[in-house]
Amino acid sequence: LYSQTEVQVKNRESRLAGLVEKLRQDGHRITPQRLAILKLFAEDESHPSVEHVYQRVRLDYPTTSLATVYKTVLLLKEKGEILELGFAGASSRYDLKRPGPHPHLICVECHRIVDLDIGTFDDLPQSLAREYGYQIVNHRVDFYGVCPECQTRASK
Amino acid sequence: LYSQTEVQVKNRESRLAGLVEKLRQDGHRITPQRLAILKLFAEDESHPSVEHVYQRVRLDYPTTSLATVYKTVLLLKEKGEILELGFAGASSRYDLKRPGPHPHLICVECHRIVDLDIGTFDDLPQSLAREYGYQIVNHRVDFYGVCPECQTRASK
DNA sequence: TTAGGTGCAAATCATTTGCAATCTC
DNA sequence: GAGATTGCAAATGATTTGCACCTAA
Repeated sequence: LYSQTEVQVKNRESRLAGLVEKLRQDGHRITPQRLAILKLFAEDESHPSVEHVYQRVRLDYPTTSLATVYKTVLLLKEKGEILELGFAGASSRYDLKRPGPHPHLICVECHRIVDLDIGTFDDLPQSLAREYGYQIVNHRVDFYGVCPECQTRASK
Repeated sequence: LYSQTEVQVKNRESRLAGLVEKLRQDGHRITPQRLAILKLFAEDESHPSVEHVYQRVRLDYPTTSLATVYKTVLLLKEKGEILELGFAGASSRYDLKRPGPHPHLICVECHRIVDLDIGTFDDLPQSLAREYGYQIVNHRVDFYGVCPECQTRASK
């Protein structure tokens, strides 16, 4: 049996390892920068932005450029291996851990994003498909609100 | 009794009239440009972008600038009178007719956006609020797929 | 060896802003 | 007439691109 932490580490490692293997198979090269970027995404629960990941990669690989992070994200998007959450007038946020659609809870104050553990909407799309004649490929469900911490902060 | 078309015209007019009155009350001025922009938004079912509205206002008011359309949209956002749908790497789309959150069906090919007439998710947010301690103010539900027309086009 | 990848700087795209001239109320 | 609005052009911010150099396989 594994502790919760051990399970998380295991999942994280297999996600990273699997991704690296898949990229290699597709003829891509695993450079130190790219590996560092993938590792950060794989470890980060916070749905980070490109800028955020860039700042952290720099700590280990100071010469890494922002363009490289963007190019890596583009590659991951093309492979369907990362979920992008786009917003009006703000940078996109990414989820490498769960690339499939799932609902999010987004704080309108601090912009924290957390996954929502409620049943997925996967059956709903199929009934829609029939009704409207659309071939559904994806969906997005976000709830916007003020997180507990920001509520406390605001009431001071 | 009214025909469906008459009802639509009525709703459209009252939406526009109500909006104009509200803006006046809040000390804003109704310039010809602004009125034309509001009218286009009020008549447009397609969730238009700023650029799209701009192109159409130009037909009647050729000197109208893109900046003015953006400023009008900003004003409407501040008043909570327009719904903004933001996307990664594309311009936002707007809904003046139904400023409250409601689900959309979005074609990934032609980017057409249609309202989805299914029951709202208004009760779900409240249960989430309790569970996570968030104060929900808004939500977004999008389904992405290929619309019937684009499916036909693709299969040719 | 040789594609593929990197990093810089410049380009692009959507959106915002500063400000003088111009209107609405 | 006062203050809000307009339109231009320049600024901003996120993301992409071109290209000479580098490096993983």
